[in-house]
Amino acid sequence: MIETRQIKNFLVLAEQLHFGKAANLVNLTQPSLSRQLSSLEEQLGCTLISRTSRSVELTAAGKEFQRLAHGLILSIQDAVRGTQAVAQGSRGELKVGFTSYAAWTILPAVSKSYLETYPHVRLHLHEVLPADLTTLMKSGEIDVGVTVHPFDGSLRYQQLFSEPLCIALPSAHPLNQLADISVKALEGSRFILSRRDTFAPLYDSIMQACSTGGFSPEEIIYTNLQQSIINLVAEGLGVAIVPQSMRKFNHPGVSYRPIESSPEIDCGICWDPTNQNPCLLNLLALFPPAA
Amino acid sequence: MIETRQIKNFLVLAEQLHFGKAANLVNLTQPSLSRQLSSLEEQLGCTLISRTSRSVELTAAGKEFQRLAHGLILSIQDAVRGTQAVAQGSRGELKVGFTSYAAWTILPAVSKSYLETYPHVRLHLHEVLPADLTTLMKSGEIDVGVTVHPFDGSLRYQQLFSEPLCIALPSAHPLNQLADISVKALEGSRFILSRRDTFAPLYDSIMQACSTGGFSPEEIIYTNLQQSIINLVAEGLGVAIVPQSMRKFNHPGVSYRPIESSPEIDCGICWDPTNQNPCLLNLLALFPPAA
DNA sequence: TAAAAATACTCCATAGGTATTTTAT
DNA sequence: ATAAAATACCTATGGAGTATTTTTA
Repeated sequence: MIETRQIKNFLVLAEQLHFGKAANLVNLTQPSLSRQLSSLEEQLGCTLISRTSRSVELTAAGKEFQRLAHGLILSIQDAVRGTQAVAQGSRGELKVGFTSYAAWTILPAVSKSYLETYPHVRLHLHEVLPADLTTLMKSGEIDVGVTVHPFDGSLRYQQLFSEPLCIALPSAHPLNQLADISVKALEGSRFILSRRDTFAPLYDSIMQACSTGGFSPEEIIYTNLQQSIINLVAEGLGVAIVPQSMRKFNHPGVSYRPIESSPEIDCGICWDPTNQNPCLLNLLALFPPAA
Repeated sequence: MIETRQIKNFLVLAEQLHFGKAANLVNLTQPSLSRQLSSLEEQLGCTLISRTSRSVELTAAGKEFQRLAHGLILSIQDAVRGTQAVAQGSRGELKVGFTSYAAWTILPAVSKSYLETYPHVRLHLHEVLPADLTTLMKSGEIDVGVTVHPFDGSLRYQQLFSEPLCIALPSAHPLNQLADISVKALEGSRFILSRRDTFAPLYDSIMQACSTGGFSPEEIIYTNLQQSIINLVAEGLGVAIVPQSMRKFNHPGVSYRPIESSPEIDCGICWDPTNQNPCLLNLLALFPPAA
């Protein structure tokens, strides 16, 4: 087998065209370098350098091998640097699973801040259902979830953001005449809700807010996208309780009102602590626990 | 320095994901392979394989290095094969200097026959003056001359072809009435000739033919291209003695007549015997001395 | 004759082997 | 308890050094 040491020393020799000088440069003695070249030539089955005691010059094959060997050494150096870059997470791939709530809230900021520090990492962003997150993470299809708390003991979760809920009313709704509205005022109104199985933490918080107000919604329309909820409210089909960040949609047919001591809904990142993907570790280092 | 042995063994290990099995495949023992990998990882400064007594798996850096290392091994094999191909002359470059006389005669056949056997060699064909041939060959700008005898003691020459001269007459010339013409009949005619310094062997042969006929040309028009000589003969400006191969131009205004026991003009290849270009050696082997 | 590569031999560093320990399931 | 990797220690091969010979201009 041809060893890189032989290749490197050949390149110096091909440059110097003098065994003694080349041997000095690579910290060998002339006889050692002489034998090393012979061994290389024997392995290749051809002469690379035609030499007498008075002249040392490359053969045609020697010139070709010099050209190719130079490329080889560069490739090896590139491979070393490439591998180190992946080990440090400055290159590589990070598969991100996010829920739609994350997409409205922290996903843009998290992605932007990560890519500012690690611009050469390829991010794969997959929108997933909260219910699928654990499975996808265990099977290695995603490295990190940007989502509400996954409630899975084998995953870790780091909260990055939380916000209160607020009331979403049609602009034309009679309650809009009042300066202050409590949740209790919504009793008996038709509620627009997403089903518990699409977004349990939000559903539970809404129910909690209602029960604090002393009632539970009776007339309900279910729809599974938050954007649809806002549209249905705008059409006057009912009222809703939504995360405050929904206000950014700024729909002209909808008014938002704060909820006193509202339950909070939170969002963050979750990951499998046994996943050693350096890109994941770097992401986690960017968002360290408050502790 | 990372050695190819380490790279190859890593690839087997990355494939097997089992130190014992991989060690067997590469004729090592498990502890040796274990240490060899540690050494590789130390040189790279990162872990390639995360391992416990129960599981062996590639890290992200390990997968990247596997990908890159695979390419490296292929590149090394390519370099070996490429170098061997150049050494055997099946790839490479052959710089050919040819004179115009060779271009009308043997150059096409020589090139074709060489390229049939060595299709991957890059031929560089340069038209040169016979006078420049020796200099260009000594300076390495051409490897082989396709030409008349160079008369240079440090070069070798292998004749491949020879032909007699013939008389070229304007079709309208009075001598054309006769069935047989001897060179002597041309005495007193105006001769179209190229100067001795452009093509000495031809010039000398023509003079020899005339002196055999018992005269030497008096009225002379000099022009240095054989094609021009034919054109001038066709216009009736004079007669010429040309190599028989000029008949292939088949100019309607020119008749050709044989010359009895004409001197021959020859053509072949010449080369510097110290030039070891494998492509040259292969060419010479295709045209061995008649001996 | 002199400069430089090749050869002969000697030696030692390090790659590799053997025996054993550690580790994780 | 067992399978497999790591470690400790020993061995030996082959790469490297020193001294010398050969070669060629």
